[in-house]
Amino acid sequence: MRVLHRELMTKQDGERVAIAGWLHKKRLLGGLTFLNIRDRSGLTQVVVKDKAEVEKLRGLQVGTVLHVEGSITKEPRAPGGVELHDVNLTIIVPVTEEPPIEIDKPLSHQPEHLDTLLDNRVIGLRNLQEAMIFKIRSELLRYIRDFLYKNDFVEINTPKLVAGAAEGGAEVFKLDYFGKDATLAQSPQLYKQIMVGVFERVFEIAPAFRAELSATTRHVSEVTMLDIEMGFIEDHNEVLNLVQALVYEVLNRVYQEHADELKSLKAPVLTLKTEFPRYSMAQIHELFSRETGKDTTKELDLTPEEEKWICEYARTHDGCEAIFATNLPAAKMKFYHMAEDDGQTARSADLLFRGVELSTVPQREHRHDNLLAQMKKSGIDPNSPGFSHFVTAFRHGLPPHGGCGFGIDRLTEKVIGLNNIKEAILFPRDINRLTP
RNA sequence: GGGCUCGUGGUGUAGAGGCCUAACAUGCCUCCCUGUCACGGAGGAGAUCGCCGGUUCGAAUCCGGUCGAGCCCGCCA
Repeated sequence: MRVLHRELMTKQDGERVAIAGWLHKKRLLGGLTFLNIRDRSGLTQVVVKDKAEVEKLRGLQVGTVLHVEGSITKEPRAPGGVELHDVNLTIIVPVTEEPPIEIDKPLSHQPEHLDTLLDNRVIGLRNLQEAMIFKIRSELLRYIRDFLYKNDFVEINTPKLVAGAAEGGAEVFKLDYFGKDATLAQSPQLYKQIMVGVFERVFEIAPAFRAELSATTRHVSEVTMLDIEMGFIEDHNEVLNLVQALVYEVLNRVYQEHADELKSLKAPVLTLKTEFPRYSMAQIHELFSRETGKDTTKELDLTPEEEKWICEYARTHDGCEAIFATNLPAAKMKFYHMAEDDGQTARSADLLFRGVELSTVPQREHRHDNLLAQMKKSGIDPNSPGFSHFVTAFRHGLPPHGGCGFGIDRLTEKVIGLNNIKEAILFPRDINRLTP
């Protein structure tokens, strides 16, 4: 019976156990050899004194898959306080090829080394620090699901092969679909709104595909999005409050339950309040101009510099590094968003965290005739294959609703304090990278 | 798509016209080492300096092109 690393402390001193895992590190000190064996729960230190056993590993590299039988030895000098002695090694998969990248010490995350990091991803992810990033990402997803289930949301899966673009704006990937034109979904937007007519509250965690020719630290062509949509809202505020509660809970949990890991990854200290400061877009432009002396008020949207600045401003002035930028200009709004009654701004807010936009949180236009008018204005044919089913749902009754789309990659990146979205993605896809 | 910067053993760097037959660290191989945990010590293998062309008596080094990468901007989430 295979015992996991994490279970070793519960065993009796001297008990014979068997572990299995990968050779992670080998230190030969002459008459004494230390092995680190990696399994899914951590590294186990194995002490080998028998020369014949050490010989079994001659020529074998890190990554060799091993079965190790040995005696539990409580030992304060061992990492974790326990190690295996008097061992019998069995090689399950011998590895003779030298690893392309070293995995027993932290890998460089310097921007100029990103290519090496990603080219050698297959092996580099075995580095404990790298794996930790993705363990935390997994936990973030778990906390998100916990929160949403608790709040009566249903998880859905919508098609990623679609007939038309879901949103204006972002470029889509076009492909041949049995002789017809199709695109890869850039958002589950239309489907999740349709599903409000079924479950009221729905969410999806899935890839979205963007064909933007963007080369920045914030963009990739395949992103993992958390999409949320909720019906029967009293007002836009209700959506903002839900997103706020979600973010607050998820961030607090990860900082509580993974304090040690976040510390070892050098994540910044979390500065958060239950109520996120809300600044209108106009206020941010004004504050930014006044405090920095730079004039960006003619910009409709926030510049990346302003996004960074306002988050830092809110962190020091309001004690909260997540903020809502509210009253987005109507000129920038999508056809399915709801305009404020004055027509100048949209009922929409950007959630900013640590200098980047994590999410846009709008109320939707649920009134059929208004929606058609806005589609027309955006040059969208409501009878086209990509949109006719969407409009059908409205004809048959959709309540006032709102929601958001959330970049999980950016969230992971920012929680850990990484510098590039690609560091938070196992196998990122960008304008130049399709492998590994 | 625009601008700026960078390409040297597997990995990370040094070298900035001749001292380069390319140095250092790490990894790998051989040997020594009984408490390592970035183990230590001795020795060894491994790079036609991204690629093509040019300048020069001489190019890793200067110039042009090309390919690749990074960052910023735009676009976007």
